[in-house]
Amino acid sequence: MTEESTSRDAAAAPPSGKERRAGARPTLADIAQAAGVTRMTVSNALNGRGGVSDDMRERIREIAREKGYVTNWVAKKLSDSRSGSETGIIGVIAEIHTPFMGEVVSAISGAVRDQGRDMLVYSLPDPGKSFPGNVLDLLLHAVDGVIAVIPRDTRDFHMLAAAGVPMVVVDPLKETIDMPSVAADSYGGACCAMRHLIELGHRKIAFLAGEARRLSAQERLRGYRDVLREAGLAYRAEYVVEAGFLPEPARPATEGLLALDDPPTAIFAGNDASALSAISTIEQAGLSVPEDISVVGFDDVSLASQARRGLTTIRQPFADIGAAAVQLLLDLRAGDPEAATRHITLPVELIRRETTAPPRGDGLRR
Amino acid sequence: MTEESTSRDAAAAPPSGKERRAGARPTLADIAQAAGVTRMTVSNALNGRGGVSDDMRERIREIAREKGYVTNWVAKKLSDSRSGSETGIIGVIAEIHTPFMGEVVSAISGAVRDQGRDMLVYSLPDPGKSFPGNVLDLLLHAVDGVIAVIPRDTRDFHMLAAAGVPMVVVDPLKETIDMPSVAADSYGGACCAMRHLIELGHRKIAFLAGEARRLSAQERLRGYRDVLREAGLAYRAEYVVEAGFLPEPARPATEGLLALDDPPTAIFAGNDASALSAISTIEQAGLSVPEDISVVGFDDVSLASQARRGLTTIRQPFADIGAAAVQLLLDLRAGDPEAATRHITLPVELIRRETTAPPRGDGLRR
DNA sequence: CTGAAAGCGCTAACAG
DNA sequence: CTGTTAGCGCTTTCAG
Repeated sequence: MTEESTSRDAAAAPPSGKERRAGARPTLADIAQAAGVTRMTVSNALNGRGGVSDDMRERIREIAREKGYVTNWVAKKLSDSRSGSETGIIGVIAEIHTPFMGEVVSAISGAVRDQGRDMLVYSLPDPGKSFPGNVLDLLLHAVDGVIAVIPRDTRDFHMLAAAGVPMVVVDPLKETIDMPSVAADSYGGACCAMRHLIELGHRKIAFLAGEARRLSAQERLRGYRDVLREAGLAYRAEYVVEAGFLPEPARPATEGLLALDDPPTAIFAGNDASALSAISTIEQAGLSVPEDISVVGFDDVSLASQARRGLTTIRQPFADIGAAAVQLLLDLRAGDPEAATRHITLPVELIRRETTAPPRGDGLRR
Repeated sequence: MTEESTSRDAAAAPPSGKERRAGARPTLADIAQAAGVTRMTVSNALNGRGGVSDDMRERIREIAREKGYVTNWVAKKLSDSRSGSETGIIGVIAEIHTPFMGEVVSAISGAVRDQGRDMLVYSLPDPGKSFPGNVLDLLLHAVDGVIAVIPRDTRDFHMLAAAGVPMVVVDPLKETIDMPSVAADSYGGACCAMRHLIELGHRKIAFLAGEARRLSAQERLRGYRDVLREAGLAYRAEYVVEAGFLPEPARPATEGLLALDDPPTAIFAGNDASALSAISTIEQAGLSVPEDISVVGFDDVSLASQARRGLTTIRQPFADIGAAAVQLLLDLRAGDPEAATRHITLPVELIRRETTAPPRGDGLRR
């Protein structure tokens, strides 16, 4: 009897009998049985692997379709682990809700797609908390590599790298200089922004400093100081205030600047978010930009050009950053020995728009 | 000769010998061997499953740590498939780069975390293209369910649902009304915005229509028309222009409105992105908001309050939307029969800020 | 061109 | 408390 039901897959008991528990997805075996062949044949047919006659393949495909078969990704991956094949998916760790990150993630998305891969984004949990284990494990086993955009917790981050996951960092932190990275030329951009302001005639230039952990923030500060010195201008501690690359802290920071006995005639903001916030603060104080105070940002997020007054800023080559990060990751994965210590810096560009002008009443260089 | 090199893995080269190929991650067996116990014991020890003496457990943990053991997520998942346990990971499909989506995704992120789960975001590829197979499969097998925020291609989307993946839609499309969904009360919000304008004395109100596929866009238009009627105002076709919920198309749309023989005194924009763009366009035309023209948005994305002139808008309860979506997904997964047809609509709220005022020279209702 | 055997790394279910 | 036996669903040998 049992024999029969096994050998016999032809006509009988379909309404119930042999079916798997409800909700279970059909497996290779199910459709093989229905087609009257082995699982291997089905596998070969479905994956276009050859060794199957054309009509058989067509027939199998048809059955698979109507049964709603989808290959079990997990099983496939486990099986493939022997031959070490790729999944075609790249993991991205980022905080997607800030404008800068958004631009970077979009760029990576495009680059990944150009390479015929795909990506999954993991948005970090609260600062200080480490990754939940399951996501970490998933990342460890389900993706070909990870691109991290400003990780909060570098511990897990190093852990991933130690476990052998190819990994590249965009806009690195102090703690991640030991990993391959991609970043825009923050120092060069800062110098460029500062020289622009100085050429316009500004002598009193403030700086809205960014998140200190980020190398880019440090580099921009360095550029600020160096150009000041190069122009023979003194560094004034009261002109450098923390704004953490965020709009909220930029507001009181700017107010503090305006309240100074000798307020600046220009502000170089560490990034666009703080620049936009600074402008809004200045205007609320009854002054205008750029007539009373010039402002330069950094990043050129899409918002910068959409603002009522186009923001003069330093453009980050987002598309190039994304492409470089993906390429670096692929090289790394391919075993390129030199890739592991590669740090790519991409050139930036000054975009002059409407928030910078010569300081008030300054016809001539004094 | 060749023979020799083949056979010769025996004694000679063995700085190592028994070790697995370099780069391979240690498995349960490896650490079991090192500890002199069985794989099961290690598994039990590492997963705190009981049945292991305390010092043995400690010893095993130590060995695992130094060997850099991490549990193979894929293998675990495959094994678990029998008992149908959860992964604790929720998939989110969205286009993360628009402000609205960003807010929604952030909100979902928070809600997911409150539930002790985590999420992975898949950002959609180009319109019209279907999901790449591997991501689809991954989603199918690696997550407990999927929350979709405005899918582009609903075909794959339905496919996922058909394959038995619990799924909820945020801000649904016409094509997805058959799936459980969560949305803000667009109709109510639109009515609210319109009444606000009318109470202020406006009689000539234009509408920047949103992306037509989205139910929310249709509902806002319906609210616009209904309130017009309710106030005894005529519907004027030239006052309703397409802006697709995006900043770029909103610009020419607004210019068209300003160029009308009888331009509106107020604009109700389908969302904040188009509202902000409209304001910028109006100001560039030498007019001012709200003195010459009032503008109301919809969404209350964080940008709305940061604008130089705070945007009057309809606030979406993002946090509630995220929480509701996650809860609905969990209910669905838990098998709640009624959840499959649940459509949740959340109340919205008018936020009066600085972009609305009575129309110029309108002291009295004429 | 198709079938049988073995195994990827892990865990549930019973033995000892 | 520890060890053994099976098997998740798929793929890579290697025969037929």
